[in-house]
Amino acid sequence: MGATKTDHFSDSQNELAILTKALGHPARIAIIEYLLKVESCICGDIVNELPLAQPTVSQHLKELKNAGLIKGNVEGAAICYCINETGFDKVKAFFKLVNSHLDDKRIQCC
Amino acid sequence: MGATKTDHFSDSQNELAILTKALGHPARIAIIEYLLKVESCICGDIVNELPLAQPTVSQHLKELKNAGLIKGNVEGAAICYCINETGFDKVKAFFKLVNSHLDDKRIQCC
DNA sequence: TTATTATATTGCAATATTACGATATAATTT
DNA sequence: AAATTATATCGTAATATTGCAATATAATAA
Repeated sequence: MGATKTDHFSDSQNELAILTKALGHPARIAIIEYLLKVESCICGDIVNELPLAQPTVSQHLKELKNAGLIKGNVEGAAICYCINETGFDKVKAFFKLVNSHLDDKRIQCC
Repeated sequence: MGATKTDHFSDSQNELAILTKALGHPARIAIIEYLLKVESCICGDIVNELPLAQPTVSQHLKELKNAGLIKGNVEGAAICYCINETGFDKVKAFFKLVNSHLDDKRIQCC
């Protein structure tokens, strides 16, 4: 095997896993942090910012876009990227759930 | 290639990526959700809950534990698992940063 | 001591990810 | 139109992940 058994989990579990998986790489964390700082930029700016080749950055941007964490807008020959709040809202909703379970009770088995 | 170039990113970026990567699988999301619900349980309970074989569940638990998202406590022949708040606090800190960047300004390039 | 119970580890096949050179596409400039 | 600029896609090698059967380990019970 090697393929995730997505059909055995709920839609919301699969959707959340797609979002967190997209965040599960330091290059993509760096891209998100950079986009938060500069608000919006073109792919070339990120290539200059990261220690990765242009095709690699392009691939990471594609994954973040597919997951729904960023948006890309054609602007002449370039493409302008920015944060997609919709995706982040979904992840934040999960951590709201985590908080509501942990805030009041101090759960410790060890 | 195929190996992530972790040495080219900051410690905090790598650490956060380890945490989000661990959350990037529906089975591990399901385990976290279950642990939040029952507060603590043994591995066998999760095996009964998920559509995965015991070694597979054990492996997912190991990854969550290595990332710092859960704790395991030996309790006789069994091991009692529960949420590790420290790990979640680190992820929550990142989303606090995201919020602080997005809350006031409505960033949209498209 | 010999089961039994609970979990971890090993080994391996199938699949996915990461990274990048080479190349394609598409808009702009000269 | 030809060159330039900006990004995406293709192809591929190296590596990582997923899943599980078989087996090992470790504590408890009979």
